[in-house]
Amino acid sequence: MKTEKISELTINRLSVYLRCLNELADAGEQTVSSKTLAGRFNLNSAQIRKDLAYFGEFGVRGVGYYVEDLRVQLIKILGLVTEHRAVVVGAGNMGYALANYSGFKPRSFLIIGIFDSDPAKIGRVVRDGLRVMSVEYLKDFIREEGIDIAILTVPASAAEEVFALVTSAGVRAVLNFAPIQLHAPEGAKVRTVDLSISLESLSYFLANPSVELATE
Amino acid sequence: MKTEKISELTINRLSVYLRCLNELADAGEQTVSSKTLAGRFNLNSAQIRKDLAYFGEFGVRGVGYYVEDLRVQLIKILGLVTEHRAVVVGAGNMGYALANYSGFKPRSFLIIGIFDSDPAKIGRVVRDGLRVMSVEYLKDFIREEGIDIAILTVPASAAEEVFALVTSAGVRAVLNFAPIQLHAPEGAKVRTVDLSISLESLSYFLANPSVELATE
DNA sequence: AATTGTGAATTCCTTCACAGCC
DNA sequence: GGCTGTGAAGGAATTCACAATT
Repeated sequence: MKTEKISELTINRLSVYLRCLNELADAGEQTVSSKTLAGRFNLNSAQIRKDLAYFGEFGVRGVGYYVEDLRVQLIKILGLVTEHRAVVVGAGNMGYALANYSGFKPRSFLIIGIFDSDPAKIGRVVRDGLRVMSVEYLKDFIREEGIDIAILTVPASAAEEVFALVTSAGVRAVLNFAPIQLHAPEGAKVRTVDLSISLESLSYFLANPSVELATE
Repeated sequence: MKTEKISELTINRLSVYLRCLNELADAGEQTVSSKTLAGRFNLNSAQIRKDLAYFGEFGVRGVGYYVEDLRVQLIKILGLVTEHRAVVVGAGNMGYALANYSGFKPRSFLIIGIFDSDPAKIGRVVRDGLRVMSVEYLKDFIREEGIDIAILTVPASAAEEVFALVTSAGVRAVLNFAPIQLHAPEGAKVRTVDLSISLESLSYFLANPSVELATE
């Protein structure tokens, strides 16, 4: 494993590969070539080989990659062997939805707390064993429960403050849904999901149909 | 306005600039320089000037950009003058949340229908004037109501089929939350929001703290 | 024969640096 | 003097193309 700087784009693609490998494993496939894999997405096969080569030599020349092998490797690389414990901050519609989102790997990501500052929301049951707590207890909760990921679904106006709170409590990874650029301190990582930007880029596309946007 | 190919990255940044200009306008600022603007994000001022220069010469040398002017220009460029009419397909938690999401510009994006295939969900009131309809009526609804954006919150297994349905009905812009790569036909545009990828990239970061990921 | 791993070439994106203008 | 607009330079990501390997 090289100690090179690895692009976030590469990491995102590893997730995509892993998902695909899971499907291939379910389908009983033993091996897969970078070419076959590339065919599933709009990718060049060299891209896939390069991405994987950052982390080791996982393939076999003339054969391809052993599905199960590579799957296990990617799980390791992405840090999905260890369980991550997450909280949702902001118990609005989006917070509820994420607390109940079934798409997260339950082995890897557990949402074990949801917080809000609105007294009217505190105590509400989001699902079995999960009810809204006051942000007052957020800091202690993070420490006591070993939370390592915070998902922010608070309004933009509150995001910076909540972000400072969770990072000061030791959280180093934040998934931010507030439409604001958070300034991550050294050692912390923010991923922002900005739905307005997504919709507005679609709007641009609709308004400028002649212009070809790069496909994703 | 040049007929050059414009990167999606540029378009995304235009959204960011617009948001910032709205704030500046609210704060009563008359002008802003690319340098000031750049300071708000982690951007180079030349980047901002280049992004804007694709669409015209909006600045004044020695002065900067007139906030209100540029704001209006960006609204035009992003196609936000015309109202977009959207449907949500998939009335799960995420669908509900998006149908009620307050972060979308209400002048530009209207969610006027929500659909599901589950009979148990059909008829449920999502909010005032919006109740879940059967996907059976989706195609007709899109045509009759002039829907131009579809937001998919269906399971991955159903996404391709629903996608084919909405595009065949004339929708050319899709915001996809299903964890699957949709194959967009010529003339249609998909933006996928993949929450698992986001979380897994955070997991990678947590598992490899030494490795520096490019900041976003 | 097939497919990987990887230098070289290419394309795309960002930043520099400065002429031109207010 | 300050700031834009932009050609040129630099850097990053992708793709090509092929030697190495099974």
